[in-house]
Amino acid sequence: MERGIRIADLFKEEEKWPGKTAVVQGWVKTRRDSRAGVGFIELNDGSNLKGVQIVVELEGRDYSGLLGQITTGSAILVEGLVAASPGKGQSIELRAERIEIYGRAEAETYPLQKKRHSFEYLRRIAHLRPRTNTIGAAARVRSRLSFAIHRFFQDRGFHYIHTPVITASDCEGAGETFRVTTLDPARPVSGQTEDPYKSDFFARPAFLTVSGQLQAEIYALALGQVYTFGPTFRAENSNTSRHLAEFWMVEPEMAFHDLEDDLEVALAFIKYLIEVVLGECAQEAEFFNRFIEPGLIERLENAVRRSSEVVTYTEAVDILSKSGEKFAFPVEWGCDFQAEHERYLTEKVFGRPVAILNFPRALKPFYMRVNDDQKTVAAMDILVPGIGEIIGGSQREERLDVLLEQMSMKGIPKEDYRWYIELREFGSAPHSGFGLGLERLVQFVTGLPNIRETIPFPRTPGHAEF
RNA sequence: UCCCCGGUAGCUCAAUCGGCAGAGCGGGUGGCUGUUAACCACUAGGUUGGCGGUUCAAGUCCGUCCCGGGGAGCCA
Repeated sequence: MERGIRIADLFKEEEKWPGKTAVVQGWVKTRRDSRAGVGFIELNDGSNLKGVQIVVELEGRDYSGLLGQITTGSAILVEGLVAASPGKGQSIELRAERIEIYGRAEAETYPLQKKRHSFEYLRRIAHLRPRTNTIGAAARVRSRLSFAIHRFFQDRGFHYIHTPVITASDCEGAGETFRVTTLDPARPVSGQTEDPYKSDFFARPAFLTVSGQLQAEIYALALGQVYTFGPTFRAENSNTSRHLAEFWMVEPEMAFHDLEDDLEVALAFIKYLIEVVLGECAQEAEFFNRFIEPGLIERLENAVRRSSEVVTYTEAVDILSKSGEKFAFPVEWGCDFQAEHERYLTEKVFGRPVAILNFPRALKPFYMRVNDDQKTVAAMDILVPGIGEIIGGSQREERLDVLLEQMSMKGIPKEDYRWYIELREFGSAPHSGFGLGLERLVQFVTGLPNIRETIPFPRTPGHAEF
């Protein structure tokens, strides 16, 4: 079919265009017209935050019937002459010579008006909300970041590993799991045996993955440096602006890397992604800076310009207990940090991303490497202002005897992790990795207050529509 | 799951002490030679989330359920 030019491409070399003819296709954002003279249509095709202004001269041609049908939300094609615009707000505009309507949107019932809507309202019309400036911009940033994540790792020789979505291990210490089954709870199997899973698809309990890390370790100990990037599922009944039941996680895993190397990669990774947003999504960043979070760009530039703060858990406890700040949960060595502690550190004390290393052994999962002091493990959390933890990682325990001891201490059934243990029996090597939640990253770089605006179709407790 | 706040026109919100349910935007109609959230005039639009209770009288008070938001926990 007839294909026009992307509006983003029109603006890319806008000085070249005046005098030439162009065809654009998109959705009408607003229409302003004066019946006696000229009509203006702002057309957006999703390629660009800013739409192109279409000028419809009514004199000499009869567009009056057509113009009335071009309501907000309509899908149209416009062919016209690109011209320098005499008005403010745009350098070039398109003077319509031909207009075709693909699909109308009834003005009385179209849910999106040319005004600001609340995010809560837009969530209820998730099939239309990507047409708004904010959600559209968030989607473009998310797309850019996803691609940049691949680029970062591929440029450094990492291999992309597709770890399974369905797993059989339930106790990785990473939250509640969704169960996967073909059994119908409404129709129990007759003559139920002692093993209720015998007639289930996998003949054993199965779940949606809460992390690809353990499987990524397998490939790291064969291909060296690998990463997974895919959907992850957590069944916690969490109702906050930072949680989703289905989200995307990036998990690099690197052989022959200790915690220090791990941290170096993680900090370079964050810096790279922020630079991508500032450089490749400048228009979106400016939009978010103006309408969502004033000061966003400065915050991001600050996070790139200054080196990140790195402290140990023990030092962080010291800073917090000497702060004189009244916390709802008092701080002492051995306690896990609460949201209030994390916020205080990254927002008040440092005012930028901060990495915390070497947490108490009792607080962290069995696979983290035990430090020489026997009290802590080689873990790292990277906190950012406004969000809290954005990256969690560690050096993994590569010593067979220590791993077995950790599993016993944490009550992890060894028979379920035979393969994980064997990695330590056959050519074990120091390795480390981390995980980053894509949606929290998008939140961090856009300033969007709720994580539900960072993913096209958010899944939260009680919500799986669309 | 717990704590707090909210649910009023299509959307965003107001309504004093319990006393006639309103505005802006959006829609419709008319006007205006270049608008930028266009502007001006007119106009339509309501079971005040559901159910029950108190009262002469309930958007407002009480009970309960549903829905939404913020925070906490859990987590990335």
